[in-house]
Amino acid sequence: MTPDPYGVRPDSAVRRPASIKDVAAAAGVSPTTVSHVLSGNRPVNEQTAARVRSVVNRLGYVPASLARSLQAGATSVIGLLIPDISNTFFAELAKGAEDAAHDLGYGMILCNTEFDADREDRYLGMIRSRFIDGMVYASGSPPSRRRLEALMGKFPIALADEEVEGLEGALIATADHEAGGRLVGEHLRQLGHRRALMLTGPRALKSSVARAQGFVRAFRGEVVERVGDFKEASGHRLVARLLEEGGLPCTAVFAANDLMAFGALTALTEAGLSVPGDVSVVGFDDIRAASLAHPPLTTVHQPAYDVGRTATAQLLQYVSRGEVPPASRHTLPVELKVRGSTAPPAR
Amino acid sequence: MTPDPYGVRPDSAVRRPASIKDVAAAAGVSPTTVSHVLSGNRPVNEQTAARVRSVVNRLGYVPASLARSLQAGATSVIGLLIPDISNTFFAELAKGAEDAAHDLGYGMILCNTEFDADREDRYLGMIRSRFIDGMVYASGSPPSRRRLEALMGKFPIALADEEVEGLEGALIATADHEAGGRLVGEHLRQLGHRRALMLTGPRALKSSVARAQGFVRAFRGEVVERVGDFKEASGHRLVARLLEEGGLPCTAVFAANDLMAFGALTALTEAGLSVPGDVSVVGFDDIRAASLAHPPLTTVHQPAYDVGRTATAQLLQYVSRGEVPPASRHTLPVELKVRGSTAPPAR
DNA sequence: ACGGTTGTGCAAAACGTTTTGGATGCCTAG
DNA sequence: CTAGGCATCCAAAACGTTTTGCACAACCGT
Repeated sequence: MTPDPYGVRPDSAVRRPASIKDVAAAAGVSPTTVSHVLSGNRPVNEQTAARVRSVVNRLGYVPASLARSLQAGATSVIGLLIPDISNTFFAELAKGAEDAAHDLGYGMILCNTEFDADREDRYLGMIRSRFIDGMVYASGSPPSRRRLEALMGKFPIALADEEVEGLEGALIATADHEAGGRLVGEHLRQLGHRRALMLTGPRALKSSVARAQGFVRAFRGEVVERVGDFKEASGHRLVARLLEEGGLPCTAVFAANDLMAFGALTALTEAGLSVPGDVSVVGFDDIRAASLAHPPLTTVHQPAYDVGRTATAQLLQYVSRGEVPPASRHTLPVELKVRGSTAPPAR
Repeated sequence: MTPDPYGVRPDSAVRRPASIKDVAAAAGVSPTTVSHVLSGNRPVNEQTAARVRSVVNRLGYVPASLARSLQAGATSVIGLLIPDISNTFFAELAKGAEDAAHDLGYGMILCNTEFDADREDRYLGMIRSRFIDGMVYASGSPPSRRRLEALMGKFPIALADEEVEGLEGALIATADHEAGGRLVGEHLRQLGHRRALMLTGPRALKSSVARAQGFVRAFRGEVVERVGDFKEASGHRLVARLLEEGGLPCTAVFAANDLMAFGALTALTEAGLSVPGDVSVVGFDDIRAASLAHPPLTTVHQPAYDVGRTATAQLLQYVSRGEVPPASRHTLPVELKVRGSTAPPAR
């Protein structure tokens, strides 16, 4: 139907990249043959193949991955949905995810939502329009169950550091928050502490609750709880208020994340108390600043990298096979980093 | 040629997503009409349009963006090439880039290279295979000029925080490193310091050299230079060695980045010197830990977010127009953050 | 001379869109 | 009665690949 189907078009004004047809025409073969030479999918006569390869080099031909993906029905690209890449936890997680994707030849689109639901929706649209083969979901907040349920099952999605109860058929990778709390509890108990202040995160976050539960169980002492919001200011405020109200009811403070721990530390120092001389302080996360602070902070190292890597590996395992994923959950180990902010209590 | 061109296929075992043909068939129109209804590209009779829309909803039809991109000749996706997303500087930069891309309806593929040349090459391949419409390049090391030259001019590339001399037609966004050094010089001079130790980064990095030059020019005092490698250990080592060799020849230390400043700070403290009582310390970058450290570090805030955002905006401005970009360079302002690690010199 | 195998390469369909040039029918103005 | 305009829709080409069935020739052993 088309005239001169594989012929070279007359020079056009705008230089368009060489296509497989151009290569075929210049080498005097059909596009089929070129494809086979490049993919090795079927044997081709060595002389012909050499001729094709030489033309490929001369024209600088690179196959259009779009067309390839269209034909293949998959793009070899996945998405990573997180709230804030400038948060070191998610940056580490992203690094792990990217590594896993790269290992299997996948690209990864960064979907930074800023906790914005519209933005999240727009990114989830990429999976419905099949521009990405799957999504690693780490929204950082109690995820909207409805939104997820509409997608999971129909599309490949893996949850990283998210808890969605009662969701069947889910791929989940998460840190062992409960064990983290337990480690801190044991550490403080062994040092001789018997009364502690626990600064928790929001009650709605399962990870935060798990940290507190683990701690209380292992510490087996008197624990006063105060609810914070994971920000430095809240740690400062909660501790400062207790100090005003007549002194700390404890010899140790366990904050559910490092930022609140820093806030607590500042408040203590301002009140003339020394850390760890008068009070021990423990955080959670092991962010970069933890080891740089003075004193360096005893804290629980979260395997953010491994969480990202594991969730992505799980996702890709099924994406690449095109199967429907059975439910599976990976709980990754945490590690207590004992540094300078903890010591036996003063008598 | 094809029998029953728009007919619905008999039920197949595997449920494939609805295509525009399925919608057309179910609505009793041609795919052309469906396309026009959805895009508004040409007027369609309102009754027909309503019918089509209802079918679209019923079937849950979402256009395949791959096919759309193939036809359009562009994917609305760009790449961001950086060495290490877990470095807060690049994380901030990535955030700015992602914001800019999202604003213009573009997706962004995260290309984390880990300083690995092969990995970088593989990612650059995405642009040659036209899977991405452009690339924001922030390799974090003196970039291989050859590799870049082969691509720039042929493909849309913008440089973020990179210097490539003599490269024509380049889009560049970078922080004003020279001004940053100058600000530190003026600050220390005003405090009364006359003798300073400067810990520089690698000589091969233009940004590092610019910081030192700006400092030396503005300080107008005696400056001892030592070359480090931007890592904490090197700051510690260089200062510790000077202390052993008979004391510091200065009242202030300017490190070309915050990590080295922390190293210096630790070395000073270990030697029994107080900061800023005996020696003032200044860093560069304003990483998260800078404000959390004790004492909080005086440093130069780098507009990492703006660098990423500006480079990406520049790139997209031209990508979306399909024009060849003329050279343009944006030098973004830095800001001196005066904190607790600087004070007038002791007499 | 014949059926079978092997090596080689091509045609055509398929992936799912958008775009463009008509075709059709109807209405209106001359 | 006709030329033109308008509203509505469709057919077919195009984007650039991969895949599959087939054609053709050459060679083999019988």
